[in-house]
Amino acid sequence: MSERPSFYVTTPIYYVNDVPHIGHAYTTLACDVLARFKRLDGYNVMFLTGTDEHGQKVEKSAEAAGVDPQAFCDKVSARFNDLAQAMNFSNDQFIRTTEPRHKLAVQHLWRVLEEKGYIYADNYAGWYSVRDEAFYAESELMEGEGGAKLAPTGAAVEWVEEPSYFFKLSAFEDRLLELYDSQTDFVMPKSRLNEVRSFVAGGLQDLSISRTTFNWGVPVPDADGHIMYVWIDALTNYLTAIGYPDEAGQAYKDFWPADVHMVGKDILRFHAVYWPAFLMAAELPLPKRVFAHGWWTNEGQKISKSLGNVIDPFELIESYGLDAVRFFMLREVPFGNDGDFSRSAFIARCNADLANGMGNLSQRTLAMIFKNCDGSIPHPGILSNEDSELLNNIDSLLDEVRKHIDMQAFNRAFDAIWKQSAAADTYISSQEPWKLKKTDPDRMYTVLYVLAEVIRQLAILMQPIMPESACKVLDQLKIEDRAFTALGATGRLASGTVIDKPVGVFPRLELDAEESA
RNA sequence: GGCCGAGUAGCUCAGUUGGUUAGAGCAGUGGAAUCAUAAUCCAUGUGCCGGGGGUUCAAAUCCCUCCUCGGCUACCA
Repeated sequence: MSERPSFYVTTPIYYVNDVPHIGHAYTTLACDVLARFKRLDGYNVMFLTGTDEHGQKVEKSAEAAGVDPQAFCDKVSARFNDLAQAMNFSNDQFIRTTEPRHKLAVQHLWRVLEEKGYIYADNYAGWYSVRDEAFYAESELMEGEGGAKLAPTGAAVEWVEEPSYFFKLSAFEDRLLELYDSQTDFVMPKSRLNEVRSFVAGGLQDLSISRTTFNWGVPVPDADGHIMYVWIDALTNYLTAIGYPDEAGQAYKDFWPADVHMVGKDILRFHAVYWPAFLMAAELPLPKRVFAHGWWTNEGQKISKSLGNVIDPFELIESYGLDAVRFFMLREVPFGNDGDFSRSAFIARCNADLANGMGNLSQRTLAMIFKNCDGSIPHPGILSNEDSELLNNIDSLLDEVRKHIDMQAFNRAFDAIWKQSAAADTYISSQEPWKLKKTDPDRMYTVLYVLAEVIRQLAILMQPIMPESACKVLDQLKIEDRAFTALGATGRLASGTVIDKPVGVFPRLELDAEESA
């Protein structure tokens, strides 16, 4: 039955000790656009996001809050779910690592790795800072007074040892290098692949994958007191969600290996080194791509809690409207680069591309149709060269957009779409339909038909990035078939369809008085 | 320190394997138009393509060197 090709895209699972911020929204948004695009393009899509809920920090936060860890997780995880709602994300699943199915999957994977001989018991030793709750490498340490060892943060460190299970990461050095060399788009952007490659080429140590110092996590099978440490627990969520360990199940067969793991650059290594090594060890297929995107700055400044300039996505949506926020984040910056979030850039971009561009194009066209064509889509006459050229360009737009989307080059994809919007404005100027009203109404009908058809296709293509706004435009045109199969000449707009009085879809944004002051 | 990458118009960036007068968007300036959310269209850039040197008939594009900025350099998601 499932003849359709599949597409599996994931966000990282977000750590519940954190509050949702623009970074989370950004990562998931990119995945949402991919997922929506692929669905419209005929794919059977699985889009996964969720929360990572284990670990010492969560255990302590819960304790500090006076609640049990599960209750704490329930509460905080819900905030990420709220974000997904607020951002209109179309995730098919929201996974939580505290779910029973996840425990099952991770423990199964552990056993497989153990059976294959890639897990062994030893002692984990290192410089630990109680204050930072973190281990530091010898090379990271600073000299304090009297030669005392200090963490880079200035905190005191002590040498601690504890029993731990290890994963034989070192055994995968060559195979990982082979992977990077043979599949050069395994990690994107390219510069990140270089970083990952040089990291691995520098030599790999085995990985500590269990702890005995806390309880809030998945127990290691048959090893009292050992709790799985973050890597193996968190990364495995990508398998859990599609039914692992049931490798014969439909979801697993349809969706593994994943097409894209979207990650922030901070967690690239775990996805581009540890994760493929785990999978190699378990003899499971590797994901096709790990994409590491960049960070946002706020008005040119690095974002940090201590600076207090964290950007709250809920507030953004409140101030500017959801679709404008979605559009700006993926249109403004080449995906993979860092970008700056400034109010002036936001307003400039949205006014230029949305209000003045796509919005005005749609409004002026539909208003002319509404007023001059008895409120219905006019019948086109014989097409002129200009008509055909515009239509041909719009008919072939999907191919170009798809090419960029498949490379996660969102800004280029939207650039291509908006170029056609601009071409339509140019076309209006050259055709001057308002003059044709008196001189040659038939020709005016043709011009307006061509424009409405262009808008139809632009709106269909806009759906992944601005679902609500695109929907409004398509509603105004009374379009029912909105999949990509309706693009091109086969789905031409039906003449005679009665439309309503058009209403603007993209409002102009104004600088607040207080801000311009 | 080592490795990697980047420095191109006021701003954000494109520039495929070296090849006609180096491009786009935004901003600016001048003009046109008036269907439309005062939106749109047209015209307009003497940019040492970071500096210097080299290879070549030919370099933003290759090599060397210097300067500046950024990233990575293992267990803080």
